[in-house]
Amino acid sequence: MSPADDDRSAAARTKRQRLEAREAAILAAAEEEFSAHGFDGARMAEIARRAGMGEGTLYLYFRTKNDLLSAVTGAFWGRLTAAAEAAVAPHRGAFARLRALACFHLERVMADFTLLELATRLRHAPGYDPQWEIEQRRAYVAVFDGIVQQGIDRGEIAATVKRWMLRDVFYGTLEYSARTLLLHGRGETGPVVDHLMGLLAVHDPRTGGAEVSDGAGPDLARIAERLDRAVARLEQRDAAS
Amino acid sequence: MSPADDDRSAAARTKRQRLEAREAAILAAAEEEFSAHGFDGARMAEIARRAGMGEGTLYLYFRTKNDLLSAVTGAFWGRLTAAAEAAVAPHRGAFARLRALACFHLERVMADFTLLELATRLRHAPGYDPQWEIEQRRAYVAVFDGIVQQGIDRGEIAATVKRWMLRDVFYGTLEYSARTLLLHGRGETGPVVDHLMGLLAVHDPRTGGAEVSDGAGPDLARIAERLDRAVARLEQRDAAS
DNA sequence: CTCGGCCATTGAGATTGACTCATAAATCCT
DNA sequence: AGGATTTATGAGTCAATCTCAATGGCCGAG
Repeated sequence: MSPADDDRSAAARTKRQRLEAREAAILAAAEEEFSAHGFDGARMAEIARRAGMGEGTLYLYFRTKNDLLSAVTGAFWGRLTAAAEAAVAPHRGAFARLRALACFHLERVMADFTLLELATRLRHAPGYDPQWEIEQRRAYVAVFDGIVQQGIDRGEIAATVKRWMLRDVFYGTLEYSARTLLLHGRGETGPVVDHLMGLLAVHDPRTGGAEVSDGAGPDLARIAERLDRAVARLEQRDAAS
Repeated sequence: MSPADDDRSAAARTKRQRLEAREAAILAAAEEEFSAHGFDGARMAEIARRAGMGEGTLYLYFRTKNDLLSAVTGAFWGRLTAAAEAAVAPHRGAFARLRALACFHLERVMADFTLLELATRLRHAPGYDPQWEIEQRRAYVAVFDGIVQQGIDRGEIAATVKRWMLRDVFYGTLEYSARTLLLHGRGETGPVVDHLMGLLAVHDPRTGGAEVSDGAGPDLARIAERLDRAVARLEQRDAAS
């Protein structure tokens, strides 16, 4: 590369950095305002003020208020994905990882519930494309899919069911549970995760299914499983603090 | 009752009927308009035109556009409740009834998906009270609760889990499944219901589940419980600090 | 039948808030 | 330095909800 090229790219980079810093400022301001007042309650003028710029400038970065919300939630899913991967990484085995993911998801969904609910608003926007929502969450859902696929490959999960059915049980249950927990004074998340994992254990070829219930008491394998679950919870806790 | 009373109540009744007919006309018009164009796309002026009255009149019956949507969804839940009870009635046994309810719910949710999604919008409204949403759906959810309660009373369902956890699994899974099915070319609902019922069968004391088998076991069960209790103590200790 | 009080109805306008655009400022390149 | 180009601004436009003073019609009393 010639010096001229370097200069130009350097200039471009700093320029780009300025713009990106501005964009980040808008996103931060918007997230605050949206979280504080909801979508209808949020005022573009207030977001501009918080971000330290004129109202018109917002529209150079985001075409509409909906686009702005879309960007905010997209950034949120991005952060969530990175954190989920980190939460899952230290665990071995499909069920331990799924449990870790369930814990993580439930906690985070509850922590940022208003923001997540806000995301559903985009579905009512005039020119809404379902594909866009999928795209935004693709990376996040891939964490779940990866775990399940690996579990199937290693024979820890029976491949008798479509993956998307497991996904719907997993995320559907957790979202509804989050709402319930928030509504009724924020009870413990542990029992919910235990229950969900208990249900999904049906797909574990080793312990699950009707065949196992043929009378044998709690065997060592099951106790080991419970130990794994307990340790997973503790590790999750440590990682969080 | 005196003739005067009769006259007055008769007058009041016809008057009331007029008002209620008017209200019903508004609700019908609003449901059409909301379904056709979404909430933001719906115009109060257009709803008034469809209902055959001036725009200002709408506001004599519903204080705001949000209130109007709220009334529309409330009416929808009412109709759904009646239909659900009818769908469940011919079946005997908790699991057969739950299966019927699952089928019914999934089909109807898919049929009126846009309207149901619209209901979530109310959560972002300025003066939203979660209790109101609960109240609207109480009768509908009571159908599920009634079946489960009866199942527990008759020993068809193990009472080892909180009812609300089952509820969240049931409705959470079905809502997510509905979305998935609608997105991917409206596949069969049967397999989804089968899968869900397969999971819930864990709580059937007759076909078995992990929780049920702890009767015959030796000390292993007790050891497992002691482990769980110890972990619970540790977790509480962590939470306190 | 007619008159008067009362309530429902109306739609033009007040209000609000997202979005635009002519103008100004800043930055870049030679 | 100075013109060219990109970026910023906020007063103004527009569209939609909601209000209210004025209107219309129903019903009982005289």
